[in-house]
Amino acid sequence: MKIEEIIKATSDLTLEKRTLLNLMYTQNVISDKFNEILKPFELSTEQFNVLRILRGQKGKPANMCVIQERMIAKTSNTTRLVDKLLLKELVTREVCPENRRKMEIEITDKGLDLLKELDPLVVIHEDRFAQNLTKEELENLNNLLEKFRTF
Amino acid sequence: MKIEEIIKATSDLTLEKRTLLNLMYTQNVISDKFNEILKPFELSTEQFNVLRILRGQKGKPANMCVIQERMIAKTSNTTRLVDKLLLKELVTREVCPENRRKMEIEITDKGLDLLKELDPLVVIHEDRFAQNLTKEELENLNNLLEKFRTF
DNA sequence: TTACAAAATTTGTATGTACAAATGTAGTGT
DNA sequence: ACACTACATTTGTACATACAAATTTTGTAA
Repeated sequence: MKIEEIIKATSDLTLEKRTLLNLMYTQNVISDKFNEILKPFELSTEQFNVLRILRGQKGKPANMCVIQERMIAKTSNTTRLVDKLLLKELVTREVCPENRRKMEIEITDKGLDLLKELDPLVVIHEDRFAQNLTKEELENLNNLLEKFRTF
Repeated sequence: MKIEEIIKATSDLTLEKRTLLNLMYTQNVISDKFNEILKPFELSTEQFNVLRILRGQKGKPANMCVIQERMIAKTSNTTRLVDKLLLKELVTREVCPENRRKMEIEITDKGLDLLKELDPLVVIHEDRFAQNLTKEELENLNNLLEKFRTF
């Protein structure tokens, strides 16, 4: 479906406007689908991202700064995100002994199990969008996106 | 900057994952920039979208359903968005005389003036991202995005 | 050691978003 | 008229987000 039909555009769009809208809308479709996956697990996208960052640390605890800089959407509110994960016992939080300003956040076994359950669903999600494009088209899309956002 | 550096990936990403992340991140850069533009005007992106939809009506009032279906991100909360615009006197809201379930929302002159002020800034915003790509590349990007989100 | 600035995180406040339930209105069949 | 269903919008609640101000700890220079 063309973007013009989706937003029921009354007048013609410039190529520039079209591209921007297309990008915004596509991202929207993707997040919606992803939220559907997470919903039964009662996780928000951002909570999921934090868990994945923590797993990526491979045992090494992460402090708030580290988590924040690895998130795609820089929320200023890592504290409250971690609070929610703590309540669900998916992470632990302790004061860093070397620098008491810092917090050490670590994923628990319960958190790791949850991610393991989600892993195959995430792969399906990723592949689903990519399946209509060839490898070349995907590479191309990546390059164009990178070029687009850099100015 | 490559997406791997941005999210400081520890391991290699599949092409599928890369593309998805690239898309999410690019959209994020765009919204951030757009919010910067709107900030001095004390408008949120969604408030701005509603105003533009109303202007697109060219005098014909829009009811809540119409507004909702034209928004890119379907917020369930058009009511509260319109509330905020009402407070700023950028729109009017009246009960539809033919069908008292419906509301007629219309943009005010103050709202139109605000949009007029914003128009050139919005064009600059759109062009800024497009400037590094040729017309062909932009067309290509549009096609790839459309293909990507359809499955 | 004291004072001060910087770093890391937390809190407050306003706003935005998702989803379900509630409200008010219209239309339809009996 | 009455009950019933669908429609259009609003409200409640929990959570997410943006941004600024506050808090705690550290490092450093007088």
